[in-house]
Amino acid sequence: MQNSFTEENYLKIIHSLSGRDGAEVSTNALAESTSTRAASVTDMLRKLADKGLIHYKKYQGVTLTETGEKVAIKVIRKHRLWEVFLVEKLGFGWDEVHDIAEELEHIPSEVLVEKLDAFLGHPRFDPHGDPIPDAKGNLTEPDYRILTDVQVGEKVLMMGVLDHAPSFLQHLDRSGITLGSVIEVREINEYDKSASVQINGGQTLFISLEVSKNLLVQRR
Amino acid sequence: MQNSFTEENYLKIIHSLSGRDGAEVSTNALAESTSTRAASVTDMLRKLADKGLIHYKKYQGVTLTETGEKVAIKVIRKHRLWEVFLVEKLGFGWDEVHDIAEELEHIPSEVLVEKLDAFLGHPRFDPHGDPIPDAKGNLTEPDYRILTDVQVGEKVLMMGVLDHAPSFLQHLDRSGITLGSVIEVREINEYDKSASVQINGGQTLFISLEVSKNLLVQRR
DNA sequence: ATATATTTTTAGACTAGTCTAAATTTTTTA
DNA sequence: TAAAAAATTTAGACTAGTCTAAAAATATAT
Ligand SMILES: [Mn+2]
Ligand SMILES: [Mn+2]
Ligand SMILES: [Mn+2]
Ligand SMILES: [Mn+2]
Repeated sequence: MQNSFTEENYLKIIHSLSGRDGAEVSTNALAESTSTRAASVTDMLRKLADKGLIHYKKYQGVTLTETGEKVAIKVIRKHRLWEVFLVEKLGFGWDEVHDIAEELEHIPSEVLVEKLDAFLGHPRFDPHGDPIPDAKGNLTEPDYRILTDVQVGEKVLMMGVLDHAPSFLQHLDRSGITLGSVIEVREINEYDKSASVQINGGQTLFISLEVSKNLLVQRR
Repeated sequence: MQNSFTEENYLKIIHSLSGRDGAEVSTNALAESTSTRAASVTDMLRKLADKGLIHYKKYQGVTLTETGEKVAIKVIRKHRLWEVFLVEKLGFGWDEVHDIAEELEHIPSEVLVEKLDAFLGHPRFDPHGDPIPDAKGNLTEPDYRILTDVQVGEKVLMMGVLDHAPSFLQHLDRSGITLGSVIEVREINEYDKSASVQINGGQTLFISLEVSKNLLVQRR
């Protein structure tokens, strides 16, 4: 039996809200993320449970079954590969690709995914720094730090973002921060935790806590 | 208002069944092409008429309105561009791309289509020799001849196919006939209209009337 | 021109996915 | 630990797209 667009979206969202510890996801959280009402979520949860894709006990929240996890990871693989295609081959900005990939991720055909993967040169990360699951369904999340955890004086590499909103990505573009940028934390203001950082040894700029909280970095 | 996958498929099929003279299309013909029942077609026709996409009078068949035609041509443009992508960039065979393109053609985003078109180098024809409508919606069908109309002794260029079925395309592959092949008609058998043809000045082979009827050719 | 056959539409029903309003369960708070 | 608040589920309804069976319209053949 094939899964519908809607079912795939639910599975992907459950995967993401569940986090790496596979925590229970609440009905309301899903309603929020799917932009539907809680009642609709409950209906869908019953359906996904019947199909063996989630563990669901009324009032207790849900987690993915092994099968559900597999499906979710396949969709994530497709989403991220298409994003790479859109940015690397078609010249889209990293702030423009999410919604399109949200549709492309549901195109069936295993062959298509594997040919696309090969065409792109088997990329390991998508344009936002998120890891791309391999063909077998292995997804290893690198454990990056958040910029707020970096000490004054440290130099780190910008590796990814937590917020994928176009407005945030465009803000980074305007600040000259991209994947791979070297960020040196020069000063942290006690009052509002805003930081003064130097990018690639060049320009120094101030970034708010809001921005710091959404930047994933790594020791160089 | 956005059109659904289903609506887009109907419009595309009406366009194709309507032919270049824009003839009326019957309910039964649509039921056949959409693999649904006539009753379902009637329901959809009422909906498309309400949206101003088709001219529909009960029992009289349908034709596309100007708006409907525009939508249909956009879908066809996307379908054919994606087919070029699948064959030229991903290495699919021309017999493998139809079903995938049938899904990809419904991905929205004007920008995507135009960037894809540019990436592919603004191709004029798809892998089956069908013309690709331009960005403005102009679709000019070249007037090819069918191989059955070619006289003995004539040399023609293979330009396209009428049947897009994988089995037919694979048959052509096995016969060594591809777009651009030079076909010289050597002999036509009176009894069954099968033909003896020479491909690219090399091998001579026999092709049935069934095959000849589905080959589009052009004077060299 | 009338009877028969074919095509098309209508009537009523079903599934997927969604909604609102009401009922129920769980959690929090006093 | 009982009352209040919050979260979740149930009940009943709606739309898109489909179906079968029956009715109506059109076309074909005596
Ligand atoms: Mn999606
Ligand atoms: Mn991404
Ligand atoms: Mn389609
Ligand atoms: Mn084609």
